[in-house]
Amino acid sequence: MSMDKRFDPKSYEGHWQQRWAEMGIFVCEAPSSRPSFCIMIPPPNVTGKLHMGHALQSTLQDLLVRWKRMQGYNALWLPGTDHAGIATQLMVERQLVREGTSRAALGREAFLERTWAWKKQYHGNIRRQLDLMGASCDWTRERFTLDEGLSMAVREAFVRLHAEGLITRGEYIVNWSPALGTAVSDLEVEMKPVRGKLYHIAYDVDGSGERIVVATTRPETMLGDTAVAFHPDDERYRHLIGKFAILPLVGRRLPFVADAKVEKDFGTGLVKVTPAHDAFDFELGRRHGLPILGVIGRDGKMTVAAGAQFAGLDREAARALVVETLRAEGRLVKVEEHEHNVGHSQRSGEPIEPLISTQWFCDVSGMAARALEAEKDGTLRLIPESWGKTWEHWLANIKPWCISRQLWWGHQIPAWFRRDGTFVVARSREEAVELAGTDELEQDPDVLDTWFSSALWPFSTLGWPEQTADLATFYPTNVLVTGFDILFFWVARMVMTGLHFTDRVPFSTVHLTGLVRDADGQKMSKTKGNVVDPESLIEEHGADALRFTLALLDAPGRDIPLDPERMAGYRAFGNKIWNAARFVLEPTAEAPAKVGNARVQSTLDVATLGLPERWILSRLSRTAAEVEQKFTDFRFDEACNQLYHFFWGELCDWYIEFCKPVFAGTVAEAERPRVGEVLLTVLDRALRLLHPVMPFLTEEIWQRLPGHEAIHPETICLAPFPTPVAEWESDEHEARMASVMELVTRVRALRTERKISAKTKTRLYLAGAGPLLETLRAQAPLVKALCRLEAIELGSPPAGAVLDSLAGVEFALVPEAGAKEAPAPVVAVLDGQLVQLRDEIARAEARLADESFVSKAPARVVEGNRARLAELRERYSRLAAGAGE
RNA sequence: GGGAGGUUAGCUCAGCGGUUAGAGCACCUGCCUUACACGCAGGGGGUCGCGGGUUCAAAUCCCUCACCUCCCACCA
Repeated sequence: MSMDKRFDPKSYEGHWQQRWAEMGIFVCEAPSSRPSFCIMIPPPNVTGKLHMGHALQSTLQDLLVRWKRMQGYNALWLPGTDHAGIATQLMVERQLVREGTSRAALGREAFLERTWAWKKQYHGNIRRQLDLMGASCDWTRERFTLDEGLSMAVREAFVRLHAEGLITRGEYIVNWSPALGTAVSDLEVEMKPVRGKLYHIAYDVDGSGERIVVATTRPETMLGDTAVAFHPDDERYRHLIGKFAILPLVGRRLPFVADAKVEKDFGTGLVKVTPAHDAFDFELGRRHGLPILGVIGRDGKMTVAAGAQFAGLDREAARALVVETLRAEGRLVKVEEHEHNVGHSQRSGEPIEPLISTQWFCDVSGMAARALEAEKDGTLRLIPESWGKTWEHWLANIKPWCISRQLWWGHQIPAWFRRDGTFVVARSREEAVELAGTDELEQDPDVLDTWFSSALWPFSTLGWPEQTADLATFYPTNVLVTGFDILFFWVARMVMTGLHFTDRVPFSTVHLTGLVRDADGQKMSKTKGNVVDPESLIEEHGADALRFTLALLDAPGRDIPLDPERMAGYRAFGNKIWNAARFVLEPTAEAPAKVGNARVQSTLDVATLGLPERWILSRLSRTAAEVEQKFTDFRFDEACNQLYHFFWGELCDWYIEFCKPVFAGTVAEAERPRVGEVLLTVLDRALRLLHPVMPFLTEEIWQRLPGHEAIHPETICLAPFPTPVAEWESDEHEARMASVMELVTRVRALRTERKISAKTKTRLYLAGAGPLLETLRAQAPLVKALCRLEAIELGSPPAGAVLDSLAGVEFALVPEAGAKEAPAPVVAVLDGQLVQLRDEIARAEARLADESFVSKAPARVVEGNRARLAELRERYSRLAAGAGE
């Protein structure tokens, strides 16, 4: 099976995804004798499209799962989707509007049918895109937040929380989104600075000639005012206690109340109090037992309670009319420009209207305390750790969670109302009828916040509340990979419900990723038009390149600037791997492959191997150790860097070059035995190390390695993840080889500096003494090949040769006599080097002359400096001698 | 108002107490050396935001300041 010269990821990626699915290798067992490892996918919107954030998170999740699977774990990556209440409902509603109809016209039942049809139509998209990414999900366990099992879990959770008194129904001030027609939670409100006005309005004090001035940014709410407040210590207003203000336009008498939450220094120090339309005023009103008077309706328009003059007007129009009327009455004292924060609906963008409404609330304070504790005592680990403070602060100040939504698409609240307005909470209608003692019941029309069902995701997907084998096997899960933007929306709530219902944290580690930004560090957004679609990147460069790029850029606590050029660079890495494999496996005239009849070895006795073989095996073992450690530490960026450097910088740049003279017969087989086996073994293990990041390419090549079946009969996905081999590691061999490589680099540099063309036949003279010279003598044929030399001579060079030195070895380059290009003495280059060397020598001398350094620094460091100084001096004298010629 | 993070090569970022600060891309020079031009070899480029301090030694630890991101927060 020869390899195509062209590196084309598309030619094999789809094929392997299909093959893996057919093999069923990602399907997990429960129960299992193997240790389990489990990751739950953060369920994407069922009708959505995967964006770069998903691509990043999927890459990291898949990397972890593939790694653990190769380590022999029963590794489950459970896929699924979210019904995404508001988002999906809005999409369907928009479609209806285009068809000239509406949600209201259809009615609840027909609308839900439409939405389910919509869901069915788009559902396959997510799987298709995850398949493109190479995701190794167990699709037999796929879940959807609205499927029967999860719905049962949702009802169970609701019933239990209600029984415990943690879920209650009540009238409270909520964040109302007039455009969406539903209440939303605090988290769904986004504060945005708005340039508004601060209106100063004069009120009369009843029964005295006194006039007071209140300041407000929302004059239209005055129609619902029920008090005027000031700070208890405010000398200016103390005398007003017991008195009443007359509300302009309305004439209502408003009591004065003193409250410590009022800021003395803002405005006039007097606050108009509208308990029905401001959270601050609502709380204040509660403390003082003030009446609540709603004047703005759910549609954002003024109600009849606002008075005949204003009823029916939009909020903005009412404001204008109120201001106009006040001005006409001479009560508008002053209008100032004023920038302040206004809550906006995250989903629809319009200003939130705080208003009183009957909703379901979940008291999460107890669960929050446990979630906070879990993070503090290390049961739950956040990565990066810096999120700990944010976590603690949010949970310590948590408020009741408004869990009901006035929508249709979602889990309908399992509460049934009797005719008299009382209700029962139950798991089903049957249970409700039994509890209520009547079948004249109507279920609460509202649905639950989408995040309520997502909060149960880690265990509801495994069958909870049933004690299933899956739950016993995979729960608690191990790692959660998600974006920090849903830390509160989702992560915190999963931890809370997990602790509450299962007494366990649902996952021990949360890896929070940054945001994927564009090449210029800008947030990707549709309006900016800089959104990069993962599918198009896969189309262009392949999934492996995308995965490698994302994993490599995932530095903790940082956003990820995705530069297509950089990604092209990692595609080139794939090309490099492809071609390295081609070199190794290329058929020759005599053999089926360059490596002859060699096969991948599962163990290798290194004792009889040559120096380059010892070197690469030692480097391989250390890379394996490093990669394993970095994966364990969630440093995918460093692991990938390591792999990149090993494969390209060591295996390709050096070791393959070391092999060429052997294959060419320039170096005797006897001196470098079993090169083919070593090369294949290194390639096999390197591919296995890379597999979690680049699954397709590694499988495609690995399948072609002679002898791979002995590692695993079917697939690299199940082949063991390489572990370090202590017997292969050798500082001594690494050091010896490193100095040979250093010499090769120096010789090449000299050649370039002296402009000795590659075609000019050149001799290298080596003289001196020491271990390096011995090594070089042994490796002479190799050095000759790597430096493209005509010959290597031992002994003093003829006069006039180019001289340098390294570790006790003097070396000189001598171009063939009569060569076309004379060795142009590049004086400038040499001078520059000499100056640099002199500076370095001076610095080293100064350091060593410093007594405190010599006495206080560790001996190791001092020794290192001494050795370096000696080396620098030697080099300097050689170069200076050369320059003097 | 609280909190987190950032400021290192032209760009995007690693490094976070030890000798000569790295990578990818970009740039310069020379090469199609039969695995790879998605390449090879060699090279240029940084007073590590400013100012102090601790230390034999500071991008690295501490403090001040400046500028940039982001999160949380009931000054109407």
